[in-house]
Amino acid sequence: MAYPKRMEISAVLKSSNPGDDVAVGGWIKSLRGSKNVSFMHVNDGSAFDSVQVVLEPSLDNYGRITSLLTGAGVFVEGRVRESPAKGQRIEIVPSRVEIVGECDASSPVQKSGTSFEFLRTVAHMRPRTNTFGAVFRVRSALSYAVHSFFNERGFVYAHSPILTTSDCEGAGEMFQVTSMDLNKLPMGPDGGIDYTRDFFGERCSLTVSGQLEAEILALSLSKVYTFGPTFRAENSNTARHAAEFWMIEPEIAFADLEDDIALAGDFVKYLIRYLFDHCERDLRFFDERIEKGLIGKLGAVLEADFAVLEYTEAVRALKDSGRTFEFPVDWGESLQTEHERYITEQYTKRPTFVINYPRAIKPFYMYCNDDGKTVACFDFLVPRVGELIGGSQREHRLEKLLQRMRECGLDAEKYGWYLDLRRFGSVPHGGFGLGFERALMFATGMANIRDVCLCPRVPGNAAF
RNA sequence: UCCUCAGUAGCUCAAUGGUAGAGCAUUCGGCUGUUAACCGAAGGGUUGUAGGUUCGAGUCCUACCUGAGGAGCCA
Repeated sequence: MAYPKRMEISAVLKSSNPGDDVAVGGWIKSLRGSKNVSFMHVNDGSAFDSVQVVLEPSLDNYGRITSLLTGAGVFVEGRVRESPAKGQRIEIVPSRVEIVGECDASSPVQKSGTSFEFLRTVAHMRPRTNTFGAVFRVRSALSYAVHSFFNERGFVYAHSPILTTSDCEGAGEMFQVTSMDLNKLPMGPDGGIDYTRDFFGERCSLTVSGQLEAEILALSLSKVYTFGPTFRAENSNTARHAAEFWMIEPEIAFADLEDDIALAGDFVKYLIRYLFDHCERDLRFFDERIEKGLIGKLGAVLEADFAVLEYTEAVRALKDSGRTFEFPVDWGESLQTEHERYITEQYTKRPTFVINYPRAIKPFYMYCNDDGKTVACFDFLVPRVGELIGGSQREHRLEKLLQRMRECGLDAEKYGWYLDLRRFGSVPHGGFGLGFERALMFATGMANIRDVCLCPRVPGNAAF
């Protein structure tokens, strides 16, 4: 063990008392010197706050230590004492400061004044900053909360495949995966590429959704969820889209739309509650510096009865609003971003489930309602982030599903196993998909998805 | 992919078509406890790239590159 006595700074700040001997390792956040005393703030990422190390000239190597720059890695052994100045409960008076890794002035991370845009160009150094340290701690906590929620409710965690040959899941452009030599592609008799000579013997892509596979397990283990990476090759250039992101997709059997919505609502509240209980300091930072009023916003979601609004009602409300929208509102058309914003920000003024959309604008697998016009689905809309969750009851009736597949121009031959789930012991079931990064944006107030991913993948950029 | 905006010192930003500046950072000096410390000084530039207009371009025009915001697609 390289540094056997090392403690996490979070533990020192929380529970060390004056007189305790401690050892910490971390990176210098700031170093201020005067003639007779200098102050070094050291952060190891275990907590938002740094520990203050008080350097006095009697210390060995005082000159070298005080000439270190922001970003240097140090190991500090010393004694805790009560801090006489405001700003921190305790501080460390070191008996020894080891310079572990020096850092020169060309380091892109400095004390202040760097933009998120610039930090994206140095994504490998970003987590040293207050903001990104907090982002990745909260990301981890939120991820754990997802598993905790489902585990407490008896859900089975399913690992849906990342490589898939399902060629039409209706969720966007796919990244193709091949082991063929792109300079010497085998051609078939019809002039096209001969995928029977590819690794899997057919065309293969990265998954755009684990839902269809989650249905396999839901129709045997009843309550399941997936939580894994998802890939979309859409040329989307927005603050809310990434080519690689993580998605959570629960799937429950013996359930209808109402059960699905109840689950989604409980889930959102659980996640917020978890962050309140475990990430108080980081959330306070986001509230102060990233999105004013964030904690109030999250608290309101925690307390709120979510609105549930029929699509038909939403269209009527938009038409009756007296407002002119850039895109016309009409029954049968998709709700545009401007419409969704009006609904959550003006009409219901809270997070809202919009349910029962026209079947013509929704995928084939959604349950057809008795009215013959709509499907049993919902979009969960929140102010600012937009659509956070999309879900539906699935069509579990074989004949209806086959009819929908014909309407959508899908080849039933390619969905043999999916149809088998309807042939053998089919029961009502449903689920939803939640974009993990979108939830994280909502929870932290970070406005750009690139700033909640360690190494964001967007069109034209996979640099890290 | 479409629309709009932006690109000047390591970073954050100024600069009527007329000698490229400031703050932070860095270096040096000062300061008895700092909290984005403070005070003084110094170093630091092919103004994104390539053309064009002009006596003269950071500034105007064209193309391209990069980034951002919005839209579409969606999570």
